[in-house]
Amino acid sequence: MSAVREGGLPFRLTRQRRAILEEVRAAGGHPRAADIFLQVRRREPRLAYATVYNTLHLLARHGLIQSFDFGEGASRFDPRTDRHDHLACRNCGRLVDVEIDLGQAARRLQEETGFSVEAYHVEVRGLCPGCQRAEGD
Amino acid sequence: MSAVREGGLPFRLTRQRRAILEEVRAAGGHPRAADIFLQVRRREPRLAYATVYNTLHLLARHGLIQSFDFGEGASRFDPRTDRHDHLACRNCGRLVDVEIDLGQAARRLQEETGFSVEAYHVEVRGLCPGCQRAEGD
DNA sequence: CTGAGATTTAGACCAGATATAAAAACATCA
DNA sequence: TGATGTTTTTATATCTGGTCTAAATCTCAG
Ligand SMILES: [Mn+2]
Ligand SMILES: [Mn+2]
Ligand SMILES: [Zn+2]
Ligand SMILES: [Zn+2]
Repeated sequence: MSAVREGGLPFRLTRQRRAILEEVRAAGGHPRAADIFLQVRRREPRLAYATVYNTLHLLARHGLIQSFDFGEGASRFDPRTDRHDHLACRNCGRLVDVEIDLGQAARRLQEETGFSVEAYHVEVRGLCPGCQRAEGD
Repeated sequence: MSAVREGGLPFRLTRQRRAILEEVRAAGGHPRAADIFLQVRRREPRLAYATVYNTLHLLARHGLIQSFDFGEGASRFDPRTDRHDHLACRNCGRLVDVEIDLGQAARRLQEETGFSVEAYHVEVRGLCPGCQRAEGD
């Protein structure tokens, strides 16, 4: 019988992994893998890029963080682990956490389509207050 | 004063562009740029890949088609031009058009956050009927 | 200690997407 | 109709996020 790991996780929370997880939490937003890499690298100069990718996906797969794709090329990682939605500024890219309850609609879809609905994510786009002011065209 | 182009478009609807647009419509789903390229190439053997990319984005920018990113790497193009949402099978990737009205929630968000909300898109994930049957693990 | 398995490193590799420059197609008008 | 400027296409190089691999390193139960 193997010893219980920290937090009962099915993988080792090594120095590198812990640093990556803490950086996602400390970043205070929705950082990209490259952001994490550059930041953690200052404490762990030998850290490899692949380790960041692998770890971020590992952490996401096990629910310690979430990963979102807003079609910008790079994924955005999120320290929040609960279901929630996002409001994105089309000008500056700022991401704000929001909450939209679609329980009703989800059940309706399930009946209408035969799909078993497991999750949903709403992406709302617009202009943040700052960018509204700056815009005139 | 320049002559009015077909449909009053601000660009020429050339043989290649027309073929690409028609293929998006004929594909009957949510094709990728590569799908369009391979298909149109059978009628236009000299068609370049870049022309497909440029044209798809051109058509999307001018509202003749839509473009969606489901985080699969390649974008999905859509002959529908009206706002709508998508139900995606996490197993086979099948995409079904659905409609979810978020007008109420959008107005609420606008007030709460100060953002001017311009658009939204709901991505619902689950298992399609076929894949439900095939799954047992 | 020691060896098997887990993890990290370093760098090659892949695909979608984008940029560029030259060639070709097209529109306009003398 | 032929000259000329503009738009579009082609062909190819380049960029970038992401993935893969193999060797080195680490960890821990025995
Ligand atoms: Mn978030
Ligand atoms: Mn659609
Ligand atoms: Zn903004
Ligand atoms: Zn399916």
